[in-house]
Amino acid sequence: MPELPEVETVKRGLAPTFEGALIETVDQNRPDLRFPFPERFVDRLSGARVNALSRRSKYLLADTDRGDVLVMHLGMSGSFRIENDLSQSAPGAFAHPKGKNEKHDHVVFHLETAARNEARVIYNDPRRFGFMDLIPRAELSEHPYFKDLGLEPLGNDLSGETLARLFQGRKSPLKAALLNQKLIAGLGNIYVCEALWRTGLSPTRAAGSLVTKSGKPSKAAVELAANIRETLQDAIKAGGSSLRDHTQTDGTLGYFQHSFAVYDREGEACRTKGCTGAVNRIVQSNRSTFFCPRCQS
DNA sequence: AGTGGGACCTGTCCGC
DNA sequence: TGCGGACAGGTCCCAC
Repeated sequence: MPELPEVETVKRGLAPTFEGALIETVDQNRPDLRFPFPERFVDRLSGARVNALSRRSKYLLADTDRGDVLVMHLGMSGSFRIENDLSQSAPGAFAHPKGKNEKHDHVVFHLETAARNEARVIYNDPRRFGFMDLIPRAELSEHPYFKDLGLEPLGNDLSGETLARLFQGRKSPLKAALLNQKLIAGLGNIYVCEALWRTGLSPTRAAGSLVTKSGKPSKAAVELAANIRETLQDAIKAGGSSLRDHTQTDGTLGYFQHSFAVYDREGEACRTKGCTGAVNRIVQSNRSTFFCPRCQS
């Protein structure tokens, strides 16, 4: 599922339940996801209180009063759902599509929320590309997960200037550079395709071609920076994208997939005003790229 | 140094 | 209806 807008949506969905909550106990239903769970995972969390929930790139971070930060990554197919007093009294409103998928409920957090309600937060991940880890707060920024991460595209750091600095002299395709988490952290396959289409830029051109000889950002670089932010913000507003069976924490669907201009629209008409092109699919770095060869150059 | 390709997993969909 | 292959939102690791 999850690129930055989906992880942000999950964070916002979980925060009211998680923040200030006491973790009474944890069910860890298997020894590993993508990686083994850390030593004494259940013991180190049981009895801890969650100070705050935050996001860095595509990672969710639950800061605890034990000095450990619970780091969670959703991989390709991870999702959370919440079961609480409210969902039991009004199952329709908060029901998550259940059934055959429940065998992939790998972790259950049993919580007493800040409002003193009992709640369960359940992590489900069919492909098990996600993972959880516990890292002492003081070691977080130097931890391998985080130390090489690039800038946050939603902060004030992303601009034509910063893109020019990151891309100068880079011969790799623009799409690969945007997916490189060491440069910009949090972009994934969907939103890179969408932001490039919005800017009329080909995914195959060299990243360095957005930089002038004097090292200044081109007009396209300035526009791309703005369009990346705008694409992500639009997606967050829409509650993220729900592809396949992914849902938000309350079981509702995101809506941004209806706004895709190119992603997963191979052969369909380009949505650029006045453009008569069709969306193409090519493979770059073993991953699908969708773009309109007529209006993206 | 920086990049492309394969690997990690399960589920789904499409063509035969 | 069954079966094989391709494909899926991410990222790590290893050859070039």
